[in-house]
Amino acid sequence: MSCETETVQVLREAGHKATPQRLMILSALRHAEGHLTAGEICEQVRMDYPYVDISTVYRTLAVLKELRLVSETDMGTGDTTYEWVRQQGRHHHLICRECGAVDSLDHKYLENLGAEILTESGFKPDIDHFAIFGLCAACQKPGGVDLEA
Amino acid sequence: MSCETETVQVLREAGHKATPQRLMILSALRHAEGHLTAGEICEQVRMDYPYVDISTVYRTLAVLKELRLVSETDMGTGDTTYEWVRQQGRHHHLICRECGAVDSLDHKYLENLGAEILTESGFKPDIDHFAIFGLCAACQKPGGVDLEA
DNA sequence: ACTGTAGTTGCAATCAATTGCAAGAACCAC
DNA sequence: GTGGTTCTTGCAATTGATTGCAACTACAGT
Repeated sequence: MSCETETVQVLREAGHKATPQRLMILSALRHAEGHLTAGEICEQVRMDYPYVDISTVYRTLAVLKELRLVSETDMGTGDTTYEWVRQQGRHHHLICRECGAVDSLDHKYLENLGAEILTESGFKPDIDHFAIFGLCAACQKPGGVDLEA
Repeated sequence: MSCETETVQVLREAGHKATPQRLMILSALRHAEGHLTAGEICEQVRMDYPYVDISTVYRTLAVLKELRLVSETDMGTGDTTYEWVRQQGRHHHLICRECGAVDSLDHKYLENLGAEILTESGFKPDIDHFAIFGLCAACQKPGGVDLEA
């Protein structure tokens, strides 16, 4: 629980409190590779502190999301997953709606888009973590149905 | 119920059936301006046929979404909304995470992105209807719209 | 250290969405 | 039309996520 001091600052500055539950949730997110569901985070935290309630996990995730410290992604599998937002290695996901395969997309493709929207309309988009659905290369081939309009 | 013949074709070709429930759900979506929630659609349909179940609405929406006839959007207000996808006038939404304002974004900004992704990775994205969160012009200004702490 | 206040927690209740299943309806081939 | 297959429906039960509330705790000010 030593690498969280910076995050604790961010929380306090936004008028939130650094509770043990939150630190445990933070730790779970930070040390996880990739995405976690709320349930998985809850399980993880309960190894140390069995009394956390799932609602606390959800509420904490909402706070962290608002502070842009975690991203929330619907992977199209029915669960919503959460991921710690790292400053480098920002990426997005390409999710095949046919076979479910998940690929990564470098942030650079979306950087432009963000700038364009800002110039055009004054709206400043949060382009942290997109989930883009579509058809992967394999599923576009014969056998795959092409419904494109 | 006369303007649905084309849609009925699409359903049949994909191995689905054109049931009265589905046609009513289709009609509700088509004649609605803008977005509807599953609950709203259900209400609408029940005016004509009080026995539809909400699960039927959800399942129909899933089918229509798969066929790319409707788009599903989480507007950030807690409800998922559905909208009929028209061939012209494709648009996306810019949703302010501060004040909740919703603005439209022309499709042209995303056309490029779709092409780029396809070239780069072979993945063919569905860029039908994006919901992009961020800060609107007003909320970027210090002390802009202040709905919340 | 003590105190007051504002934010937070856990519980229970609730809402939204999904799923299994048996009965029923749409569609194709004849 | 009729028959049979396959998809769909409505119900009930379940899961995932959210909310109201009273008790509690972190933290800034003293």
